[in-house]
Amino acid sequence: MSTKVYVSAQEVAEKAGVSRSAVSRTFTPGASVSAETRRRVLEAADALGYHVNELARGLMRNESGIVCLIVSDVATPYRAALLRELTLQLQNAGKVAMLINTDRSDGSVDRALRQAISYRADASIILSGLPDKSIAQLCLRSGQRLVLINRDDDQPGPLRINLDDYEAAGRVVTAFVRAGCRRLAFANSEAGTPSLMARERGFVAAARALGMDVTVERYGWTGYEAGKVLAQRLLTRSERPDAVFCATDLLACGFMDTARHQFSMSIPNQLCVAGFDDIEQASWSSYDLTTFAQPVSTIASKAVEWLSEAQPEAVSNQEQSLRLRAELVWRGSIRGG
Amino acid sequence: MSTKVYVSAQEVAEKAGVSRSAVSRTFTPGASVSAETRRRVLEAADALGYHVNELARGLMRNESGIVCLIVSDVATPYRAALLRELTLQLQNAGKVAMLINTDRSDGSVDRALRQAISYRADASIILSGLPDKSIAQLCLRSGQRLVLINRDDDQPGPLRINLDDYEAAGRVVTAFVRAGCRRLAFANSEAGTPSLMARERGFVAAARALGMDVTVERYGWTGYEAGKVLAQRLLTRSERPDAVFCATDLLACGFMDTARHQFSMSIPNQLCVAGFDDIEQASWSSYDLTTFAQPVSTIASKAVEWLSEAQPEAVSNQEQSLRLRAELVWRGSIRGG
DNA sequence: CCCGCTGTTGCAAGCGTGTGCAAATGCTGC
DNA sequence: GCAGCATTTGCACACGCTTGCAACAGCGGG
Repeated sequence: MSTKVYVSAQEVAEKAGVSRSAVSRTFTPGASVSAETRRRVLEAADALGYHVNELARGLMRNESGIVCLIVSDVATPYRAALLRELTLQLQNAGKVAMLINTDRSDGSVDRALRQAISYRADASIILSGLPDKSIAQLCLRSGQRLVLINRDDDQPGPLRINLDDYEAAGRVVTAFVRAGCRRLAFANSEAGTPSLMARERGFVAAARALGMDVTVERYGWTGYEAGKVLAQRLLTRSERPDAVFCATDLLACGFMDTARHQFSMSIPNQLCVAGFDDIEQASWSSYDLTTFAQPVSTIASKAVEWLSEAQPEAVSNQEQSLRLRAELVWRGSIRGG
Repeated sequence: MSTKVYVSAQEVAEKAGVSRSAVSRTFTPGASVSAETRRRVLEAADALGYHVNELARGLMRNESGIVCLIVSDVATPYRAALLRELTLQLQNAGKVAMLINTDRSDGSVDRALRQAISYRADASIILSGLPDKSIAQLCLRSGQRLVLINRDDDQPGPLRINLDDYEAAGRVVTAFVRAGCRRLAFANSEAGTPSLMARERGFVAAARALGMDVTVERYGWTGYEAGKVLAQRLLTRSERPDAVFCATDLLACGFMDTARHQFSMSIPNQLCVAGFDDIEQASWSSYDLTTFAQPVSTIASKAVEWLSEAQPEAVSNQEQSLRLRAELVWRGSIRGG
């Protein structure tokens, strides 16, 4: 049981009776090799179990084919779905995803980026963490492409992909009003993410425009538990809201559960609820939640597409900001769909 | 806006007034450098923004620090949780995770492994796909360590981490019987994964041992939708079961939802339900599902620990199979906890 | 004063690949 | 048969790093 080491291009060349360059060219798309040489090389390579050493290749080309995904809350439904789509599409584009988890807050985003740089990643896609300016700078200065998803940031250079959170929130107000709701509430977390805040502002503004006031409550961190607490708070008020827009589907799930089980309210009869993200659970019959769909697939494809374009210096002339529309998915948590 | 290229050890050496080797040694733990040299190198490196090129380092050392995670169904709650834990612990051990998604079935596991090999990954952790023998062989022959999670395979070499699915299923029978249930059913998918099948066999065997029969139904692929269909089938039978063990929490969620909303059954009064995995949704108050917890954290730490041990040739002498206990988490979906 | 020892340092040889350049080869047209 | 050209091939260098080896400095003991 000898630990068979990796086989190098040199060995393949010897076996095939050609030069090492021929081997290299065989595995380099667009290089000049005769059909015959190619055949012999491929045959020898297969027999020996040869695989191009991407490390060495990356060293030469100064581009590794690696794309870093910098992400927190991987286990969260929305993030997981986005991650799935991104990895799939990156793979399809011949790139490979390096996953960096920033859940532990010990300055790990920083260490993560540094890691990414050490592996000479061609690009980083950030779907988490505060868009720390210095970090992004570091990234760009190293010649990396950078994509920020749902992280507003005013720097030029990176591609920013965002949704129309503000406008979407307005559309929910319309839906609530059409359902005959009068006492609107917005349930948010304290995370303060730009997209969360945009939803809040959009919701409040649209309500005001119709002459309605909205109760805003914020608590904790964007998850199911926070939704429960928010329901606690909002439903024990003197004037119960009859419509709640939750900044996130997870919040909405927690909210609905306590509204039903603890306050025995009926949805959508006594309370209309809307969420955001369209996570899988939103479609489960226990929730049947009307919500906004994140166009994960489009987000991913836009990002990968942008990364694949060879545009070394066409950086700041074109608009690097993408604004996608969040489509409302009608389900049963608002009356009269 | 000049595209600042990466800075090399050479430049750092010049700036610090030392040789390139000194720089290299400064960043190599355990190498012999004087405190003074070290200080000057670090200073210069910091000023220039130097980062060791892991590609080149990996080329020399013949180990890249990369660990491949080969996974399907990333967006699934259990998988996402495991993924989270693995990336976190790998990072902690100074390794970096390369994520390979095998959702698309176009022989992508094969391509994935090949990818892993091309990047000279030190190890691969497989939590998906059929444990294709030739693939695993390929992996091992290239000197990679291999970890299989919940994928039984009888090859020596890889570390196999499994749960006591068979015995756990037996414990659920006891719980059902104690709750006074008499008509047991098992809801499974058609995926036929070893662990799923072990749960089924264990459940049936334990019931038989108590002189009870169990209705087994299998449908589709392990998800929420399949759970709904399984409920359809099992609850329209002439003799409705009064206890169902679902092979997976996701199945259980789908099952409970149609049992309640479509058959207006009350859980746990008319129907006891148990699941497996303890995904986050199991604890949501709409489900409050009694289930088995996957010890994700332990699984991850065992895997990472094993990978970090320097055991080049102590391969087949010790038992490479780990069997962890799935702990039953009592919630409200079984009477009389 | 010299010997041997310990701790640092620099040199240079690799690691496995891509690629520019020049040589070689094959082919066409006269 | 030979010039002219297009295509293929091999040589050799570069990429950024690690590490064995030898040189060297410092230092205490005899």
